Amino acid sequence: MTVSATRPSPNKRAGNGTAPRIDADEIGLDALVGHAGYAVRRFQIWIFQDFIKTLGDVDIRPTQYSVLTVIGANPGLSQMVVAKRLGIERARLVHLLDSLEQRKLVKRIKSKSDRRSHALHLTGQGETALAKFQRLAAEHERHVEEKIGKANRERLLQILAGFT
Amino acid sequence: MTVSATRPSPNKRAGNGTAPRIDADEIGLDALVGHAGYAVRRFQIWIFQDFIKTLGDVDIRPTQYSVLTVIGANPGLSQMVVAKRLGIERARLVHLLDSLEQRKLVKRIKSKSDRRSHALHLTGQGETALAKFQRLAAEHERHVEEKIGKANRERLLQILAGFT
DNA sequence: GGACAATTGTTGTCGTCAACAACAATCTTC
DNA sequence: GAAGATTGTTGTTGACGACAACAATTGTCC
Repeated sequence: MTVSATRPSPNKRAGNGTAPRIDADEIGLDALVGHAGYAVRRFQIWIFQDFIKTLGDVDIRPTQYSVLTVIGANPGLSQMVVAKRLGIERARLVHLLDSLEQRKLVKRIKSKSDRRSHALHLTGQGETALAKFQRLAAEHERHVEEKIGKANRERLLQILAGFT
Repeated sequence: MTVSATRPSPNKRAGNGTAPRIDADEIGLDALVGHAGYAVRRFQIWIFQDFIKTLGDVDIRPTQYSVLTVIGANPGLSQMVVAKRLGIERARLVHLLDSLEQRKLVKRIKSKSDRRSHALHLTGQGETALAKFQRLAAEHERHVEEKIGKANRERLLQILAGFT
């Protein structure tokens, strides 16, 4: 990942339709560097891929993990509240919960105070499973530390704390 | 977006299926805080939405912008090289270029040195358009500054420089 | 108390995007 | 020249965000 090499002049033989050998590493991205969105997108892709790989054996994706974590920490929430808190659409949460309920990790209990809504709980199986997921997630977090450095990870969390 | 309030105790009347009033702001996310991936995902969603809104009048999305920028800075590249450099699949880049070519922003020129590949160039129209897009993108970048602070944005770019 | 609006979960569609697989045309290598 | 690799293309799959519509239920207003 060497990025600090001196860039050759940005325009190399343009206009005739052909271009000399280029190694895809040495392409001028000058105009893209300095855009926060681009850096964040690439980092987000990397971090999700590592999460998915690290939790690959248990087949849990980041969104599923966030749903389980919120339900585990706050049993009895309605789907509406969970969706709002996580920034997920409630239509999308329906499918997520269908999947998690089929896997016996979550159960929907009809609320008696509001018969429209469901109170969400982890099953016993769900709680032990979540504990394992969290251990794996911690391992993933260590990968992040190795990638960008411990201090930088801390700083990152600090900068983005307002978005959680 | 007040996040700094003291959290109430995480478990509020769990187990009977119902839960007291909850405002979706005050849900314990304790277990999710500290996960870099979650913060980055939320931030990335915010930043893309602002980009899309800011460049809404010209109808340019982040990926399209990155493709135009790379082609503009390095005319004559093949699709393979552009895809690799931006982390896009070449299958996906085909559709992106189809769209950009229909809008007369990009042209595919058959390479004579390798008749399989296309040399990518901006049209004249594409160059003037890109200049406008970059002005709007700079405006978007100012929105990011207002959101997280100028110094934090700088630090963020520094931390994530390895991913560009 | 009853009409009307709002909310909750659900179903469905649409468009974006990453990940694969397969294919024809073309290049490279031996 | 034959075998294998590469390039662009087409297609499929699945996760995901955005929207719209709907039935059941709750809340509100008169």
